[in-house]
Amino acid sequence: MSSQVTLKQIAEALGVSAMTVSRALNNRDNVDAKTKQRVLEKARSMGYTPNHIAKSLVSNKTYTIGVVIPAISHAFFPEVVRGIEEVTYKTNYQLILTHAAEQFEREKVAINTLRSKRVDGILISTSQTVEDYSFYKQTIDSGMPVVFFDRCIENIGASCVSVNDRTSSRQITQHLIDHGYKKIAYISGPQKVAVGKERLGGYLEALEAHDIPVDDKLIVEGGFREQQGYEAMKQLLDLPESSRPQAVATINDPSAFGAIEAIKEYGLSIPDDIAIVGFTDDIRAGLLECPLTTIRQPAYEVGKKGAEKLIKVIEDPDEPIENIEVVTKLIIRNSCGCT
Amino acid sequence: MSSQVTLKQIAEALGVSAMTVSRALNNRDNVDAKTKQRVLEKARSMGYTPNHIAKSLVSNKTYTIGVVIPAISHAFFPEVVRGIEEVTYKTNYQLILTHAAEQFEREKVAINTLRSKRVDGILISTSQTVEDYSFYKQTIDSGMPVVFFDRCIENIGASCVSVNDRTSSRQITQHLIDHGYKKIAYISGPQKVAVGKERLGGYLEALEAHDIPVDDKLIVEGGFREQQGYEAMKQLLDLPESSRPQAVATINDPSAFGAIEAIKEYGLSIPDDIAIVGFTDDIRAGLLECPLTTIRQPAYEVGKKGAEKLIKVIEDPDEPIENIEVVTKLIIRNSCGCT
DNA sequence: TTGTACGCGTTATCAA
DNA sequence: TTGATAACGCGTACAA
Repeated sequence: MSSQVTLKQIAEALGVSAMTVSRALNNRDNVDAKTKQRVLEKARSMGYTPNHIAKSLVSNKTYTIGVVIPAISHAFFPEVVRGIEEVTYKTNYQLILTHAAEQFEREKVAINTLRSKRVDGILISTSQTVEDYSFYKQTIDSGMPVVFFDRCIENIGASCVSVNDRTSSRQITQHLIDHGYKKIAYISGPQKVAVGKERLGGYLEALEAHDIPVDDKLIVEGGFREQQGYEAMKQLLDLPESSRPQAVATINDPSAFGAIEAIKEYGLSIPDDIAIVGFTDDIRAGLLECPLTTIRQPAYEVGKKGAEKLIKVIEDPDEPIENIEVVTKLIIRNSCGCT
Repeated sequence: MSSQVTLKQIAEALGVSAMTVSRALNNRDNVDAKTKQRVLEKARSMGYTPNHIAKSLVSNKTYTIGVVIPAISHAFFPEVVRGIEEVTYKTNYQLILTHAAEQFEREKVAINTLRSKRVDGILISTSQTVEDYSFYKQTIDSGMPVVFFDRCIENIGASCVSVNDRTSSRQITQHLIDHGYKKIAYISGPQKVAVGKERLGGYLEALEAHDIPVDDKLIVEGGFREQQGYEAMKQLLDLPESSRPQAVATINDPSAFGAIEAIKEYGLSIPDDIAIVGFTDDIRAGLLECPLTTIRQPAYEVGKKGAEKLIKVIEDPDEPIENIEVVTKLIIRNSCGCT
């Protein structure tokens, strides 16, 4: 496209060899001081920009990492990206962002493209529809450094940064139980994704610990998005009055927002008729008419830790595989009716 | 790092030339059907991934665009990025995201790196501290396709996608005037940035149109961030009671959020003691205790239009320079006291 | 101190 | 239909 200046062009303009120009620009010591000066000036006046493509072809190193996220919601992922960006900025890596829109097929395409672009490593948060791990396995086995974050795949030969989902979910359910709720429903995430399974697991553990029988009708598979929370809640509200839940725990805040919409539509009030809690601490959680009790996920921290780990893996092949857990915090507001 | 499979390796394994393998993989018609079949199978079994770096070196094309944003706030920019992503996905471009943290120096480094990586074009929203346009001029003159968005630089030889800042600002100020406010303050953005200047301009135009004298004490330079709105508002509140404003217009919603904090701290109520309006329609705007009247900026649209224009410029050198304006909408809520 | 030859993985071009 | 050669821009290794 734009005719870019090359070492050779500078060399010709100066009547020296390309190598000399290269040495001068890379500040090697085996160049005559005066020659170096002339080269630097000429390079500037000609508007030279080094060609990293050519460098990468030789060095097999791009100083670029790929990031695959399933959604660009308002809440969690931009914050994660900010954390990643902070690290890549400091370490002089660049970041190729891809967005899979929760579709595994898009994710596969994205990962293949990143491989073709020879990124030095990939940070992945899997799309919820993923069914087949062999694709990831191949990618990892090919030698591509990979770190999963938030939505992890364990025991696949790659590190992972997540929050203590199970414990946190148990904790917030426990909080509801402590305040006297017995009929507690759960709007879950997809069970194919680790966080979906873990958080549901935490809910179940809490019930079990208090000998509360599990009622299958009170567990509805929703999803990560508002709309899915809305629909799941409607299912719960359509139950016969006698089996309706007193409280609802949800897979995440957006899902809770949707559920809240549904509750309002049915003319019920929060927390008096139904209590509800989320998981994320979305930026909107505290601003609701009835502020949402939730689990704060340190998104920035997840991004930062993920990027740090990935770069360690890239730069040291002996870096061990780790499951890194970032700790959450229970944020008590009004929606649980416990204040 | 990971030993990647090359055309040559496949060729050797098959006893053909690298060229034949290349042709087969690129689905050229001058390859024997059976040979093609053998190549495709071998490539798959060996786990071949094409090397775009090498391709780019030859073709001088990376199918990658750079995006430079000044902030990863919760509100505006992630939405813009979503719009950009939608376009790049459809057109098979990748997106390198860089974040300048409102610092011109970081922005320069980012742009230079993007140039070195030979991206096909760059989308830029300038950092507020920018003082010297010659750097942009050089970049554009070097032949690099550039499109500015949101925070534009006009008459520099590049297209620009923004909202009708001046008109919108005039409109929302007008709205305050129509409802009887006379002493209207303005918390501005930096005047070095186009949006800062344009929005202040709109405010001034509205006053002038109604023969309301401009009171310099009521115009405070704040900034795009919450903290800066907070501090600017404190200045206004510290004015002698007689000259305190009845209403405040702000450069953007985050700035308004900060100002609202300050108003609360002074024990005043919105909109009864002081009315306030924003600009953005941040996701939080409607959720505030007193929902914020504001201008809705279609962020997704800005990103989409910007990316579309950039790709047009990349693919057709004759694509004309345009200033594209995306239209906003006045969203009336309670904070203006007009309902 | 400076220059030449070569290779990184790919494709365009020309020859067989 | 297939293959050999050169080129993209750069840096390593060696020679002058």
